[in-house]
Amino acid sequence: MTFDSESMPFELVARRLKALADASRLSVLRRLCAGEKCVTELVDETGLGQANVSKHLRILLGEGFVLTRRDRRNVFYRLSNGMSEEICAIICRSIQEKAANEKRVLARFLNRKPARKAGRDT
Amino acid sequence: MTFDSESMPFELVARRLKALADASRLSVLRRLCAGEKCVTELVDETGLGQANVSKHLRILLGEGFVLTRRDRRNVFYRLSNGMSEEICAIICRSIQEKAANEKRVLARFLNRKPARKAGRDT
DNA sequence: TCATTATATTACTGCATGAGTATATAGGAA
DNA sequence: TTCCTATATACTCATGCAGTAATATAATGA
Repeated sequence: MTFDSESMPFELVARRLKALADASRLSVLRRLCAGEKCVTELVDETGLGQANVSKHLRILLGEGFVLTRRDRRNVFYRLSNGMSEEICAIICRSIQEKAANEKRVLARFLNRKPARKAGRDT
Repeated sequence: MTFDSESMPFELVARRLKALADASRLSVLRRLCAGEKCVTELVDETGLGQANVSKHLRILLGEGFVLTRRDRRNVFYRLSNGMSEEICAIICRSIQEKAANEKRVLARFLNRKPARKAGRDT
């Protein structure tokens, strides 16, 4: 961590990204795309442990990805805005592009004529 | 990691986000916004150790955020597309919105008349 | 009050990962 | 070759964090 004064912003951004960069939390967020849900519902739907879900939700809450509302015994969580969906969409698109590209490269490799001398693969 | 068959996509997305979710790597990416740079330049500009920068670059390369080109003794890295900038922009915007919102709340709190009975703050 | 349900927190464990140092590899010049 | 520069990798250490189990807190009803 050898940064100067401007380090703080990067740390802030990184912290927010870290909150998103976890498969369990992405799974939780994905369920919340369908609408608000209480903790128990999320536990059931994701198959994660209750304590686990609770902690993940606290992280998502702390970084502003979700909002809460208590209704009697239940605490309902919902997406606070489209931020997480937006970011995931960008990532997914890039993953698909990469896959498509690799597929093209592979196809070109498989369809080419046998090398006349030796080919430069290894 | 108690996921079913659909876990893989989340893991993929999380891995890509993790690659971005580090202050040092964000710092590197930020420098690359100005154009391609070789490792030594990035070491000088970021103040990070050489091995450190090299490792971070490999991670960014592996997740498709940067591309490389060798020119004689130097290996130049450049952004592969606008993905990282796009995502950082979203995050930064949300951080600014949050800050602005907190500022508004604080201002409203400081400017209000003294409570008549008690107020509901704690 | 006590019991029950829902959620949060704590303590613990194991694994992943970032930083630093040293070393290895690659590319080029003498 | 030998030397030098540029980059990558291996190794070690320490910290962080995800998962789980147990416990604590909160809200409600009997």
